[in-house]
Amino acid sequence: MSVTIKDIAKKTGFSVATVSRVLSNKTGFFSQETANAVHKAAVELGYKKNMAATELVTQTSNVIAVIVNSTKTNFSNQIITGIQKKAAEMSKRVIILYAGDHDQVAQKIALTTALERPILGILLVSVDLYPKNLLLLKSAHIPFFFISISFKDTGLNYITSDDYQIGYTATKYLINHGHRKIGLAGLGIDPSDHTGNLRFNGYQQALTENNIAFQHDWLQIGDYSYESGLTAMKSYSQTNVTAVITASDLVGIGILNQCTKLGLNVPNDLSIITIDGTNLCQLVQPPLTSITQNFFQMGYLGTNYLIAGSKKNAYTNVQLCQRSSVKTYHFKNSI
Amino acid sequence: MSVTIKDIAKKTGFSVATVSRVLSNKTGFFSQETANAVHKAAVELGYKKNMAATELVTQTSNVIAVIVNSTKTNFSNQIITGIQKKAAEMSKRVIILYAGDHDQVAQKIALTTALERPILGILLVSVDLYPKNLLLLKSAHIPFFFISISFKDTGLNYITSDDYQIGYTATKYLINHGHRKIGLAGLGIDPSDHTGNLRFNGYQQALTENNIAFQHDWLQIGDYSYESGLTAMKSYSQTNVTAVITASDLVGIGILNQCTKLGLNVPNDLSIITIDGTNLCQLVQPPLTSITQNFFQMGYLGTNYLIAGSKKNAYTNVQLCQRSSVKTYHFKNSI
DNA sequence: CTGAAAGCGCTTACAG
DNA sequence: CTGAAAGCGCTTACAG
Repeated sequence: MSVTIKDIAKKTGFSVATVSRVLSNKTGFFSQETANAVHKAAVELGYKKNMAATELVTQTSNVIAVIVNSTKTNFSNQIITGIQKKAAEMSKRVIILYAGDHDQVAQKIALTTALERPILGILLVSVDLYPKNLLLLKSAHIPFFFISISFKDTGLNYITSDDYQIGYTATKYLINHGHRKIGLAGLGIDPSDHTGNLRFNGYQQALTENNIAFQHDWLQIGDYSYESGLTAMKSYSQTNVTAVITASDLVGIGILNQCTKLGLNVPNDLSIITIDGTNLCQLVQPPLTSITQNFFQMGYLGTNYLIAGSKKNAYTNVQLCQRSSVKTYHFKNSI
Repeated sequence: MSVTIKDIAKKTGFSVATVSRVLSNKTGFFSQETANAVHKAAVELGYKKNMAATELVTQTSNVIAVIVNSTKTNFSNQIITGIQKKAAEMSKRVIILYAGDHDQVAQKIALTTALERPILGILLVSVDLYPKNLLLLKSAHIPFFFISISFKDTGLNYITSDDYQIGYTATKYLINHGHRKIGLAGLGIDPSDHTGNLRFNGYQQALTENNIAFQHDWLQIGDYSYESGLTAMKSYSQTNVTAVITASDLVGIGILNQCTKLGLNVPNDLSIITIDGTNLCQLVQPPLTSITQNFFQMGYLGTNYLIAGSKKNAYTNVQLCQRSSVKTYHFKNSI
């Protein structure tokens, strides 16, 4: 049907072996003249390599499969950009597979799609595999690396931000601005949510170091979504909280918009510092102060580790970006 | 290395032919008992099919390659969700390739990655191919279909919204709300931007029908980005425009935020109606009234057309979502 | 520098 | 219902 190396061989009079060698650039195995003839014939015939055949015989591949949550994680684009950058530098190809949103079946399909052909490795971008799917992945004996997620299980390698540090830093920042009644909103703290737990621990540590007794209604759990922010704010309006740390930009915006509905002003009535720092922070009014994660770097380095076969966990740096959603709190001003 | 049908054949005592038949479910070619034995052995050995081999021999594939702009088109997720839905229904797989942002090389890499293996077809999501790359695509003799973009060239098949209608409807809506000095911001009108031209034509038609003479400074061209919105608004502040149609949600938000900087209130000082209607519209204050496109449907139907081999162009419906960024304009109130 | 040949893992007429 | 055999498009020792 389509043109193969056989056609080129016929046209040039060389054997398929020779054609194959020049096309895959096995330097030293052919003369310049031969190469010219072959390349000429290739373009004339409109030859396109069939990688399925190559992968079959070499049992290797230069494609990296990236599995991403199709969820509202608006930062995955940045991670993917980082992945593409590194992949391009190493002449690797990348294909992306959507794993649905907390959908076991969709996750399995994505995984299978990746696994049932020869690939270099798999990058999992903030996807928390269901146990069965994790087993499936492990059984394939293909390198894999997690990005923007962490686990207690030390057998799994990942690169992400230091979530404990994030929780701690955000809290400390607010304390330094005079706040002592500080909410934490939109994350989960059950054992499966390692990220949520780490951030919560960092938050509690900062509180403790500053002799602040944590109150239960300061923690409003959620699923990192806009709706979580809306809901959390309804609860906060019943509390004495003067500032809140939000688990994602979307949560932060939920809090912000619910404040508007309640007739509350940010930052005058409530300060917000959000975690992630995507461009959403600058789209809303007031722009949200954030602990900004280096998503590009996560993707870039994660790809590097995958290719290098590194068996380690790594952290990318985080940056505090001051915008306009946090106000210094003066005790005398209140009540 | 990994387990093949040969291993299963050895273990069960059947031939590879028979194993292949039960594994690919060629009903009628084997007894139930045989099937049971083969399946049992398959799971015991941890067999995983090598699709590269299957694709090589069958010369077909069940994977659809989706090429997307890694640009700030925040609606591509919705399109992809629609694609996945239809693909799942038809038991097709989908892989996604990022084509960079107006990057000829990245575009070519994405295209090549798709083309150099057997695939069912290619879906191009709001990617405008460079001429060379379009040639490359055409020369591959693989079905392809464009989504969320349209062309003058009738040889190219696409599904998108009716952009002329969008321009017309948005303008008409504003006129019905008393506006007669109406801006159009953030789109391009050079010949290569077919979408921009269509919207501009619809806009002009509505103006003409209502005896409004278009003024040049009402049109602020741009590239559908947030920055385009910011820039456009700086110009509008020198004009007498009372309402503006924005080419994307991001442009709308740019206009909105620039208004804030200028001390202008939306919608009291300026009304905004935006095109796209993604969730961004509800994140900002005031929420933006929009002409909402049905991106999910575009993906869903586009996939259907690709699979069916339809050689046609199609349009999905558009919906006007009233939120809070448009105010009825009363002439007497002004000045 | 070049070619003949074997083989990657699968599928599918063909013959029984 | 089952098997032997050819073949998909490529690569790569092996021999020259």
